[in-house]
Amino acid sequence: MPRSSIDQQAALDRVLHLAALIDDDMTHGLEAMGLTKARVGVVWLVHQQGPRTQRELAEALSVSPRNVTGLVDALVATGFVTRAPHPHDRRSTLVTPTVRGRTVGDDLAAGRAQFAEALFADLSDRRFDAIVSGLDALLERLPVVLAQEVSR
Amino acid sequence: MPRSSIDQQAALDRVLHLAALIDDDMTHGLEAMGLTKARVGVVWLVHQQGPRTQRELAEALSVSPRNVTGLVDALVATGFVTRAPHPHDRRSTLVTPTVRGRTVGDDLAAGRAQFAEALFADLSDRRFDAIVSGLDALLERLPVVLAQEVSR
DNA sequence: TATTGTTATACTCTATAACTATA
DNA sequence: TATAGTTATAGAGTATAACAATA
Repeated sequence: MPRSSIDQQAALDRVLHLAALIDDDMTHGLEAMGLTKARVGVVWLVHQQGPRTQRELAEALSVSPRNVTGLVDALVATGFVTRAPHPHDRRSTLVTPTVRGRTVGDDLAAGRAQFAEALFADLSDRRFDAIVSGLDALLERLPVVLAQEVSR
Repeated sequence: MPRSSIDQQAALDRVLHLAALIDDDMTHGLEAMGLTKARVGVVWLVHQQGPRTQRELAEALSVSPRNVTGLVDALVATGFVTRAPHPHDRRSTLVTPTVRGRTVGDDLAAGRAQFAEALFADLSDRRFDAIVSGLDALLERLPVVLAQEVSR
């Protein structure tokens, strides 16, 4: 007997539910650190890739340059990053993590690792592999699915 | 050889990436209908469960009553719902879908079904079952993981 | 006295357009 | 002339606190 449409919708709900739970947890965890999701995107980028211009950050975050100005303003005010002059272009500023920003970046990386560990550690290798290849299958199919949506 | 921490982090990234892609698509789709994610939550609830008081909506959406006032204001202005008097309690208003609201609710339900179909249809039953039971395993474990986070 | 929804106020994220300084 | 970032303005979502009407 083929699986029903209902089963597939329930599976989609599971994906969305899982994502919502993780998202909520992430939001609350960041709040405890005095950060928001939007701001932490900036901190994470300059932590992982080193100092970046606001233009580069806007590009990487798919957000307007004006928005980056606001996010960086807030992060400077709360001590997570600083604006440093660009060595070769006086129009640009290099957003650079402070000690506090670097600490947060390290904590985020560690938290991410711990979270993944806690989430997956108890699963058998067989099941883990099944999940990963399942997710890969979904991610491969998704662009096609979304393109169909657009053309609808 | 046991799987590495890196593998597990990559798996977590896949979950988050999948969720982000679906979320983006949903946001753009709603925008095309003149709705936002926050507002559609209201429309979806009154479509699925029938007219509800704002208090009930605030509760169901985990959002402040004040916020519901704003969302309903916007939905009334754009013609998706109306405020009707509550038959037994003159303090309350029943948020009720208009014809347009009901149409959107039907479309959302249909879109959700189509999306699930497109996403999962090509997968073998065996792989589909593996994904579902994998997701179940993650969802079962997640509250425990999150509780650990809180106590950290 | 308790509850429902609103007004008042404020903060965050987001965008576009116009402007300044620099390239 | 083009680019980097800011000021100006606006809209959406969110919250708390004070208040009115009703229960």
